[in-house]
Amino acid sequence: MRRTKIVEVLKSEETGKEFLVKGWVRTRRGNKQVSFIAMNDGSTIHNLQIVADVELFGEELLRRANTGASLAVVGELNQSQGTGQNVELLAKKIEVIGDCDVNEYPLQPKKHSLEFLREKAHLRFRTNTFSAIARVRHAMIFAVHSFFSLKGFVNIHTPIITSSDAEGAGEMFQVTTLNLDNIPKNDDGAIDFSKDFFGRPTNLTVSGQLEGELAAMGLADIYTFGPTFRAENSNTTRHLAEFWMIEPEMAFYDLNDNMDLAEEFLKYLIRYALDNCADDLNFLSNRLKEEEKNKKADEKSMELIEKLKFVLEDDFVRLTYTEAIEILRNSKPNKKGQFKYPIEGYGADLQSEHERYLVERHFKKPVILTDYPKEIKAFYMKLNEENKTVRAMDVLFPQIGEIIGGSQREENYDKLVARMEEMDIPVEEMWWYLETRKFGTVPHSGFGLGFERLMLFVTGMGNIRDVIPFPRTPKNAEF
RNA sequence: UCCUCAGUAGCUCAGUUGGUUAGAGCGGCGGACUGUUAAUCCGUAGGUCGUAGGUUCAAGUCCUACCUGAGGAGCCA
Repeated sequence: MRRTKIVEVLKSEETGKEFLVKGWVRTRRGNKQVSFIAMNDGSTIHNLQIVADVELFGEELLRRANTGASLAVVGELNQSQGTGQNVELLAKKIEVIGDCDVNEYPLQPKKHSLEFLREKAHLRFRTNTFSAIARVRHAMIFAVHSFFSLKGFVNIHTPIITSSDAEGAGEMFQVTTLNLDNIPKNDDGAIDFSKDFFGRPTNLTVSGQLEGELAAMGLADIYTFGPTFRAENSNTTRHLAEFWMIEPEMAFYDLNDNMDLAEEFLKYLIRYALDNCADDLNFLSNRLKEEEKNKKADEKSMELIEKLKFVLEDDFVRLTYTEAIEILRNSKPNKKGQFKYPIEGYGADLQSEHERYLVERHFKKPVILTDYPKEIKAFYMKLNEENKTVRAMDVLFPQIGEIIGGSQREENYDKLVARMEEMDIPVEEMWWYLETRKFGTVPHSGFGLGFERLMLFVTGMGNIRDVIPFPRTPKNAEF
């Protein structure tokens, strides 16, 4: 007999028919006559209720069907007599595939804290919350590829090991095969990297953008979707040392085209989640309500599904950094001295509190900020005519802040070299990047979307460590 | 890295001003109950109070250092 997934069994209307299901026990209830086993196989948030006649199977076997154990059950699909479900499986055969010692198994049929489950990351796929997140994450991965594929973009695998340290996107993890107990040295005492695997210092990538630009200068529209590594000592709910980033890069796009694409992309992903993950989003919405039930009304977040729909309704607000500074300078919290970092004038980078004010209180919708001062942005961003600002854009979302960072790139060879020299970027090492500006250069743009930040928004989770299966953060690389 | 808070039973927590034998709920185990839904009811076992020092007649409680976790900030996606 072929196994049927629980999601299919629950949808089936063929009562009286026999099914074989396999999965893990969530809870068991009952009395001397009958046992009710709530079974889950990861195919859906919902459990299948197995009804087992105690006389038929014996107390000893049913005792083994406890929380955490894996079972194979053959049974007849019935209309449920109980009220919690439409159908249930009246068991004819029960096989315990793997026993589970409840005295050692850490997951109990009760609420666990997210912190506790983080320490049990190897088992947390068996919980409602994490299986829901995993399914939504899969749907979002699929939707990313679907969106770009529909638009004729080519997916590019950019290198994970890089020798360029010029990306300027943060601290890097060094990659080496040198024996750290006996590091080869030159005569002058410096490390002899010619003895290392690649014959030069190498690191894990902090961004695929530079290589993505090379691909776009031939394929026109490309995107990357790969792991990204930052060795920053960041301890926040929004940062990981290893995360997944989506970086489209488009030839012939200016900053406006870039913003249009970013907005369309985000809306497509959110629409996809609403259309395809209703059960899991409902569960996550209820989880969030439960978590926040003791918060004051004005501290509660918007209901999850309502929030997702809300983002789809309006155009994102677009304004320049200079305009944002004006709004902030004249804002109530600034005048009342409520900002920890008061806005005094043009030039400073915006702090989290400022971004949150703009998004959550002033506009109450996603905001795209553009044209930042060149001093606070990367070397590759295109200079505006006035020579003070660059064609950068940051997409700011409520709750999570910067979800996308992007720009139109500097395509003019001389201007780019000048900017690199100003910012102490090693021009010689970047010869390959610069050659794209020498040979048939074109205006082009791109952006980076932090996949886990998208996941935070879509799932309503508060900590980025809960939307990736195995989070890597400072002092934590277990599993 | 900085600031703040926390670490007590398998889990979530309480533990008053330092004072007798450290408590509860859930979970586990035993029992009761013809269909449960976080089942219910009765009973029961379970603790080196994060680690190491220190103060004190006396420390879960006070002090110091360290470890771990969380929240905020910075860096950013």
